[in-house]
Amino acid sequence: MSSLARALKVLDLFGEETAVLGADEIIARLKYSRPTGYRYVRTLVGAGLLVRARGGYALGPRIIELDWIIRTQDPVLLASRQAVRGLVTATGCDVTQMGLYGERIVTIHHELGPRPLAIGYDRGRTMPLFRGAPSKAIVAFLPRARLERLYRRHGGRGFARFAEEMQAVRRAGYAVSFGELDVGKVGIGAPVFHGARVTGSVCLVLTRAQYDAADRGALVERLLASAARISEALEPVAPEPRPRRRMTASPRSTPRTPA
Amino acid sequence: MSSLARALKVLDLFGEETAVLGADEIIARLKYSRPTGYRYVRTLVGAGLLVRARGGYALGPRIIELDWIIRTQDPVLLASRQAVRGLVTATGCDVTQMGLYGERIVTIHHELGPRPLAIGYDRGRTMPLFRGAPSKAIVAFLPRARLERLYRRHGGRGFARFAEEMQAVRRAGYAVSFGELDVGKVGIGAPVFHGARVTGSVCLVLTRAQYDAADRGALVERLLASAARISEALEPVAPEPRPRRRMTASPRSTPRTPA
DNA sequence: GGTAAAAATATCACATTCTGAGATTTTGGA
DNA sequence: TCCAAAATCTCAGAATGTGATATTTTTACC
Repeated sequence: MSSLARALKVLDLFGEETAVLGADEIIARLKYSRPTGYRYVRTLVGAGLLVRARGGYALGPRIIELDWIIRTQDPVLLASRQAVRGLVTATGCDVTQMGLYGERIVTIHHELGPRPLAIGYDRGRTMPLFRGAPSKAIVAFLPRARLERLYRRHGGRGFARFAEEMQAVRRAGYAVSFGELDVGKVGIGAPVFHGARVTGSVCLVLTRAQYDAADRGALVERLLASAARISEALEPVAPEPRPRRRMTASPRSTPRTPA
Repeated sequence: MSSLARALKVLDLFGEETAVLGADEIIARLKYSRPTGYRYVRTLVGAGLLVRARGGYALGPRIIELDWIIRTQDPVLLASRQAVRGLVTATGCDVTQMGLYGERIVTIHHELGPRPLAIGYDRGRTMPLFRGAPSKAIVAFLPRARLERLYRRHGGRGFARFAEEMQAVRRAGYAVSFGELDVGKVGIGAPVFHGARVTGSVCLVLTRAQYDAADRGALVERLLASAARISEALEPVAPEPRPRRRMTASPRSTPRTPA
């Protein structure tokens, strides 16, 4: 394992319950020598990925900045703002958006409805890959081979059965789940495409009672329309003919405030 | 420069206008050899800090997750939610919160008022250190020595004059700025303390017209009360007595997986 | 303001691990 | 199916990372 990978493991020590870690604890957990541990930490602090905090080190401001960069440029978020707001108004439900990143499905936005549900769908939440409408609405539309690979790596047994369920979702064009993520809640998820491939999903979240009382057909229709609208807004992709010759990058480097 | 630092420079290439970078461009900009560039990128992708995207690489999902970790545990955000909401209701202004991280001041939250101002105060925005009420409300309360060091490193000339201004802010207990960040806007910032040290600020943002029409005394009073309330909620810090003896690390030497 | 403990860095010999030019394989779009 | 671009492999040389201990800097408390 490269020293870079070892150093980046430090970031993995931070978690839902672990905002601050002492240097000694980092060193102990990763079994690094004292100078090495401090060297890694120092470099990460230098890059802003960590900060010194009371009692040790915490995740740093660069992460907040980088998330801002992603957020402000994410084509899905940019293309979907209006559609999502409209969806909330039309349905009265909470709307969530998930993105597929490599082999992870992460919540990228949660637009609160008029009666927000007390559910932790914040941006940054990682979703189970094969459970819940948001994820199913994504993975169902992956190419067969890729789905199988993904499932075997993360899901485990019984792929045939799961593949059937996903085929049903694909035929329907959307996924519904009852209490798979939160008891008493219903999720309806629709895929978002970028060009020909799924890149995420848009989902309605509502209580079981709301679901039973609602005009479900209209709900689904609305959702699918919004998802389609988002996908269309994303369409303008790579219309540029591939350049024959590689362009030489301009030589000046990114200016940055000196440390 | 360590290889770790070199690899992390890749992250600095992404910016406000640069969501996706081709491998060749990364290599060209950083002047790395092809295998080295790809090695770095591969490792960063492995850590989730980058993802493969159409046309190259983009910032990865791990960043979104890490920001979530910061967001959900940030003691300031946790302690201030109520106070900030109250402040918005009471004043009708937008409220922003900034945090001091090492030598950076970063926006950590923007609570929209009833008539949201069209201003980019999103979480993740880095603020100039010595301009605008939010930053002044922070740096004015730094220990003298630290302020001077910070100023000379990032601010430049005329420290004496600046120090005087900051002293005035310190005496007043809050900072006001007129159009220093956005023309036509007024900012009023109050410091937030964690224990004895400044860790951030809470700020009201309003238009010049609103400011002129407002009961400014009441506005400031409200703001200071909220800032104090947040600081108090943060108080419970390190009540644990320091252990007398350092714990001995387990003596077995570092086992390491052979390559 | 001064003091002691803890946190963080410096030192330096050694060898692990990183580097880079070119060839090679894999990917993905028509 | 094919082709071009993207990404990885190989391997010798050497730069760079490593770790035990000593030293400096910071922090917190009086």
